[in-house]
Amino acid sequence: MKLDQKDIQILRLLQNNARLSNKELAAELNIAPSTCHERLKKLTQEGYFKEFNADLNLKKLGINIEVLVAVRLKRHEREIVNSFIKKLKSLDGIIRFYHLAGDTDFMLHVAVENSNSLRSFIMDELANFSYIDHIESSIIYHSECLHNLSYNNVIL
Amino acid sequence: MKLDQKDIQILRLLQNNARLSNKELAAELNIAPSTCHERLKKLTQEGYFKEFNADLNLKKLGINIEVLVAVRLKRHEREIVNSFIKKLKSLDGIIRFYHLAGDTDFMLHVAVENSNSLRSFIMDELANFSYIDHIESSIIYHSECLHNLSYNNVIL
DNA sequence: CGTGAAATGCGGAGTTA
DNA sequence: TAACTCCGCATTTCACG
Repeated sequence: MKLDQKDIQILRLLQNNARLSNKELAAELNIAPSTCHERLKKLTQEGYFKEFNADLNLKKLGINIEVLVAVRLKRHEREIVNSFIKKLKSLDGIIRFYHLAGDTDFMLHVAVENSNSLRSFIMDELANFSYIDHIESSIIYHSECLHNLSYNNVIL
Repeated sequence: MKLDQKDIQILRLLQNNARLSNKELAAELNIAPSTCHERLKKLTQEGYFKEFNADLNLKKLGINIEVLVAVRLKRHEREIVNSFIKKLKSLDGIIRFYHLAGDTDFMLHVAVENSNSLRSFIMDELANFSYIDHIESSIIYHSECLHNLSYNNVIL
C-alpha cells in the first residue's frame, strides 16, 4: 500500500493527538468524515499504528525524578537476555527500555518518586539480577517526544 | 485532587490504549458512561495527561534502523544548550530526546531508513553543530514502552 | 446520506461527615 | 446541610455502512 498526502496527514495528526475524533481529523484534511473514516480504518487494518499511548503528567502523580539507567550484562545468551527483559517488565518504575548493541546492553528510562525510591530501585530491584556487570544512572533534566519522522522524504 | 481507584484505572487504561471510547472505558470500570465521562473530563482539566500519542509502525514506513545517539557538548551554558535543543527539533528522524546530567549531555532516539541515512544524519545534520564534543551511536535491537508507573504504591 | 450509537450535560438520589 | 459520587434521561453529535 502506498500512502498519499492525506494518509500521511492522518498519521501525523494522530501521532500528536491520538484522541482526535474522526470528525476533527476530517476537518483538518478538508475531506468528508466518511472518507476520512475509511482511510483511518484502512491504515489501522494494515497495521500502520503500533499502539496509542497516553503520556501522563508524572509530576501530578508525585513522580519527581526521571533517570536513564545504562546496564551492561556479563553474558549475552538469548536465554539470559530474555530473562532480564522479563525482569524489567515486572519492575515498577520503568517507562521504556532499549535493548542495544554495543558497550551498554540496556538503557532504561525510569521514573520514580524521589532519590530514595531511585536508590531502592537500583539496589534492591535491579542489581539483584545475577548477570549484571555494570549499572550507571544519569538524571534526566528534560525529555521530550518529537516524532520527527518522514516517509518518502515527506516529514510527518 | 486525590485520585481514587477509578481515576487510577482510567489513567492506566488510557495509558495503554489512548483511543478507548468513553463507553468502553465505562464498561471496564463498571460505572455509567456519564459518570466515566465526568471523571475523564476532570482528569483532563486538571492536567493529568501530557499528551496522547500514536506510536507508528516504523517498518511500514520504510524506517528500518533505530539508534540511540549519545552527544556530549563542549560547553553547557543555557544559551548553547537551548540552541542545540532548537536544532534537534528541526531535524528529521528524532523520535525523542533526553537532556541529561553527567558525562553524556543528550541522548537521542533516532529512527532512519537505512545505514546511509544514519550516516547522513550524524555527519551532515548533527555534527555540524558548533559545540559538539563527542557523538556515539548504538543500534537499538528492540525498544518497548512499559509504562510501569505507580501512584501511592498502586501500580498503574 | 441515513440509521443507530455514542458523547455530553443535567437533575436528582443516595451517602457521608 | 454541604460536599461527593453516581446514575438515568434527554439532547446533540458522531461513527459507520
